[in-house]
Amino acid sequence: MRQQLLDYFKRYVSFSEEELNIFFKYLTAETYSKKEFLLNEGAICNSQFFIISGLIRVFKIDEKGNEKIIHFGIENWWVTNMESFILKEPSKVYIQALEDTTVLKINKEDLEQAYKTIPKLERAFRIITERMFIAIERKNEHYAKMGSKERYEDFVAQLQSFSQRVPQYMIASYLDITPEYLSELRKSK
Amino acid sequence: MRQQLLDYFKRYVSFSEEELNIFFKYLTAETYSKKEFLLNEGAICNSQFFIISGLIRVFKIDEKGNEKIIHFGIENWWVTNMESFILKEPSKVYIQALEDTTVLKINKEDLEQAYKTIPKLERAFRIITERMFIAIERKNEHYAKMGSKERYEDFVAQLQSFSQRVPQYMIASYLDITPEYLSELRKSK
DNA sequence: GTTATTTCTTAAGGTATCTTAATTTTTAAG
DNA sequence: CTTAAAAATTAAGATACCTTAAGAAATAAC
Repeated sequence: MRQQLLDYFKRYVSFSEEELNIFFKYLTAETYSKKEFLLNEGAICNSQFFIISGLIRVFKIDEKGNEKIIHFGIENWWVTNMESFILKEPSKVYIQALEDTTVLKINKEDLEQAYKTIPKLERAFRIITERMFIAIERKNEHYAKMGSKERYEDFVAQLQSFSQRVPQYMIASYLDITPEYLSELRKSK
Repeated sequence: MRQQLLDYFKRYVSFSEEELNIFFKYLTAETYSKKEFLLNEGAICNSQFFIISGLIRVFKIDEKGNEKIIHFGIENWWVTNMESFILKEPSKVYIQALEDTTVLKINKEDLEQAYKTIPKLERAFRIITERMFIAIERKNEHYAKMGSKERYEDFVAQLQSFSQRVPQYMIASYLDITPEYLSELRKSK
């Protein structure tokens, strides 16, 4: 677990053993079982989660009472609700485990403290946030694509292995179409 | 101009006069006249731009040849194509001035260098990137809203002054509806 | 292994939004 | 001031996607 995080950070910055040790003290390992919530709507998101294993989704419930999946998270992704985390506003979204999931959790105050103790961490999270930004922009690009059929095909092509870990109706929600219509699309292929 | 950037950074970090001076040496002021391009599709985006005054749009051209506006940028916003800038890939988008626009520009190598010389800058850009992330997520939320009518009303409500600086058909593009249909929506109100 | 729960499919009818194309209005140019 | 170019509107017909509702298939629970 420690090794996994270390490997992850190595992509972006080189921490000393010492620095890693300090950082690790701020982290808590947590396990969520399938369907359990990491964050509820209305709560203030006080943590960032690094997914060690498992699968989560970030979703909201719209005015009509339908679930709308905003994104998925898998191993080696940081997940949070940035808006709530940074601005300390009540979250409009839920974060939920879709499989039994293990995360490393750091809360806001500890992260702020860690930034001071380990300046290099600023760099790491600057880069991580940039990558998150790119990921979200790429999703939006998909989104702008004509026709939900194309959108679905792209999704499966790019996230093949992963598309088998989540039910179709969640993919539909993520792609912003109804499960019924997604079923139609799949048939017509 | 210098003062403007200083005021902007003050929101997030406190730079010394000295640090500001150094950072300023890396920046170039540039002026683009209306319709001029800051970045073309296919080019690698090698800079980040801080908008001093004016108005820009980031857009792409889809398979059908239609413009699709991804976002607008105004005074005191950083603009770049993150995907191209970070990953050094050819840009899929255009960045264009919609009014005569003045920017402060920093290129990638200089920014990397500046991070080394002024560590606090890492912190500043970590925070800036977080804010950009939040902005993009908020847009997506809009997006998830039922009905384009609601979407349009929200847009006007939130960006009132600004919505008068851009033509309707660009707002339509931003909201992902046709100008004809937007016209319909406006009438029915 | 039988029952319950969750997920996926099918089909009919409805609606939001698009397409095309022509017309008007507004803004820019000479 | 006049003409050209850009932007906004209108309207009719087309279609992508939704809604509802019911039944089939798959997965989980007992």
